[in-house]
Amino acid sequence: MRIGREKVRENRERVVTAASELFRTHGFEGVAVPELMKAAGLTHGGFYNHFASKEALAREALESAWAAMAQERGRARDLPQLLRGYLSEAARNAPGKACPAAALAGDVRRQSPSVRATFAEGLDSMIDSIEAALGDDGRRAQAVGLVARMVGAVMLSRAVPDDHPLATELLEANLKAALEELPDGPVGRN
Amino acid sequence: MRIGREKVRENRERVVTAASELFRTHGFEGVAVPELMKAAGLTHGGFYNHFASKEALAREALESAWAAMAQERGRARDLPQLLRGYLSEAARNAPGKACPAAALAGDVRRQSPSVRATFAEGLDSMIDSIEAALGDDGRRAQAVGLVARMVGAVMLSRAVPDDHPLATELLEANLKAALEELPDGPVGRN
DNA sequence: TGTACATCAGTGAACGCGCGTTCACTGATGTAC
DNA sequence: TGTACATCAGTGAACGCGCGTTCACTGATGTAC
Repeated sequence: MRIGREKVRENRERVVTAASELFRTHGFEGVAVPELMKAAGLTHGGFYNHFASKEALAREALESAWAAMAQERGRARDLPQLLRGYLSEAARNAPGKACPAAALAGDVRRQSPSVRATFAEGLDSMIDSIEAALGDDGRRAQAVGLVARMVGAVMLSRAVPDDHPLATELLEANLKAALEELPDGPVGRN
Repeated sequence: MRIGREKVRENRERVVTAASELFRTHGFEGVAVPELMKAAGLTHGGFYNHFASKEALAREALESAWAAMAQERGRARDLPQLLRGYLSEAARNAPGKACPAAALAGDVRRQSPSVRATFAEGLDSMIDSIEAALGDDGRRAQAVGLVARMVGAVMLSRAVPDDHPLATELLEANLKAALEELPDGPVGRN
């Protein structure tokens, strides 16, 4: 049956939001279209009324995840707080709600050029905002290094068995090292 | 038809070797059993004469990849040379021949406990050998940090489109930063 | 404002396809004597 | 050493299954008058 315009918009948005979290949790290939639609309270047949393909949704879901991540960066008081959140056990254990880079970097490599481009755009923004938080100039390389460290630490921590000593060690050692390499004084309103 | 004992051993090994490279290139779910067998010059029906399941092969292939990686670490003259190889464009563009951590960290999170344990074992060895190369003691945390940086940089560089500025920037900035944080003087015969 | 009809989001069965795995079969190798 | 037979690695057809996608259908909403 036909449905109101506002309801249509809301349904679409629910699919994108659900996909954003499910893709981060299970990977792009790890979630089927019917599952995605069910998570949004719909049946799978209507999927193609909203999206040209599963890949098109992947792109939108990734954009949505990056937007949510950017908002969260905005909420952080300063860089140390951001780092403590990023490299926390909580974030490690909730990939669906955390950074798309740490959740999907491995998958994105095998996705279409447009998905990879979307990924790169979000990553670039993340680097830019960390660079800005570090100080006025010459900090680009440091921001790039910080991001690699953060993503590597979280991805490896998640790969290892949950109760393996490395799971915690990776987060703690890298949080400490990251905090130590920050410039002195209060850094990074964001 | 029945085949000689030596030939059987050799066939099995060829499957593991092919799998080791193919899994790193396309991910565990990105390579089908028939493809794996074909790469070893066999047909898919005989697969279960050698392995209990695809997952069992995944475990063995991962072990094999880590062993190859450990051998390569042994060949490196010192830590700077190891880092230059690890963070090179060549390694970035040949995941099938490079570090299993950077190739599979994203996939391993969703694999069985035994695959994750195998991953952790290899990662632990990698950290140990880098720690040893750094100096005699108190360097464990630094080794953990270095590995996170290396894996993060390569994974992100691969995720981004091949011609994106970040692809090279991630490798270069992190190589520079890694080299700078090494202790002075010749480091790390390995 | 009220009526008549076209639109189209949502439903669920169905499609072709490739997956991991199983199976009956083949015939050279390994083994018992 | 030679013969008879059991073993078993390899083959390719076939299995059930879940995937992404398509389709005919439904009926409330949107639109034309």
